[in-house]
Amino acid sequence: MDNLFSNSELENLIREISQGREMTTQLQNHLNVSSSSSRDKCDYLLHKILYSYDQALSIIRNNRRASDETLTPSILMATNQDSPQSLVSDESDQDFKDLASKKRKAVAKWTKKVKVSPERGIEGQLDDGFYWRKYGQKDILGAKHPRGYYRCSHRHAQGCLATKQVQKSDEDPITYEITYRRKHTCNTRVGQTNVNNPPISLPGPQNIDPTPLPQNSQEPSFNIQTSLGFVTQDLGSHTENPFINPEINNIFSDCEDILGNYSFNILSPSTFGSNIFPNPTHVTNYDCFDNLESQLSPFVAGISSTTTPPTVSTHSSFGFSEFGSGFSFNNQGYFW
DNA sequence: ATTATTTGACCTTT
DNA sequence: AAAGGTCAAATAAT
Repeated sequence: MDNLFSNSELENLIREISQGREMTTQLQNHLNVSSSSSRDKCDYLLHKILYSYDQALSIIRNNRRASDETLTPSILMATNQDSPQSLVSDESDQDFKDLASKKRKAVAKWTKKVKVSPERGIEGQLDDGFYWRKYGQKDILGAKHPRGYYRCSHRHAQGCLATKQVQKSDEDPITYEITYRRKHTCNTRVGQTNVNNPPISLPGPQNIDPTPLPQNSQEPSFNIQTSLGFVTQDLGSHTENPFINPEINNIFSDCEDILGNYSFNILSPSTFGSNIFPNPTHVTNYDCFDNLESQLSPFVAGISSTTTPPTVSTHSSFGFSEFGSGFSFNNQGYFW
């Protein structure tokens, strides 16, 4: 398993993020003694910041353990603190067997856990910036809560095959496990450029257990929580995708989902940003994409040779303007 | 009227 | 065979 980072680099990375997290905690404690009208907002942001740090650390730790067992105890201690909403890889051996045997069509799959604060409205916190349409719900054996099935609302309009499953955690009623399959090939994403996106209604009252609560929030652009994604597997064969540009687009979209938001919005650019993300070749080498790497490399090579690398600003989505030209965010088209 | 969700049936995978 | 995943008609929401 090739790492983009050396052991020492990884340790430094972990140390930096840990320090950032610690300082954020201190800030939080400091804010506890003062009171202002923006207190709630600060708490909210801090919650998300800490959450993002936890996810980043979890990703790196996971990586590190998978590729190298020489992690020093001190680093583990420093990063293994309470992370109740830590991301957990749900890689299954079966999935790898499938990949090896080619019995089943390989489909990209990755899971993230979202911990919500009920008082803030869970739908907003579960928002991942995409439009989803529910197409099913199933009781799952051994699970307390049903699993909701969603597909991209632009399935027909744009041929986007992305789907996700949302399931309330058995143990923790405010944690939701969201499993994504396939990349979005649509270019419509909530809150990227249009703050007037119409909200999509939430599941109706018939939904006794409100497990799946996807859709929009009022704060879609500050979507730190989407950074908590962790690639647990990607068996995707991208070759059947009829969309060329969107395919590349989604590579960056995924990168953004997994790392982009925290690296741009949270981590100091002087510390991390410029070293980690702006160069797309780094993205493909990042260990979160272990299973993607071979498939993404050709595309990235194409990008490097034929287009200008995406310019990344602090809040912009990754290279969206590069591939989404001509699409109007004001025109949603029809959903299906 | 149109669009989204619910839910049992049906299909696929294990 | 059974569990997971999707379809689609019925229903609800707007």
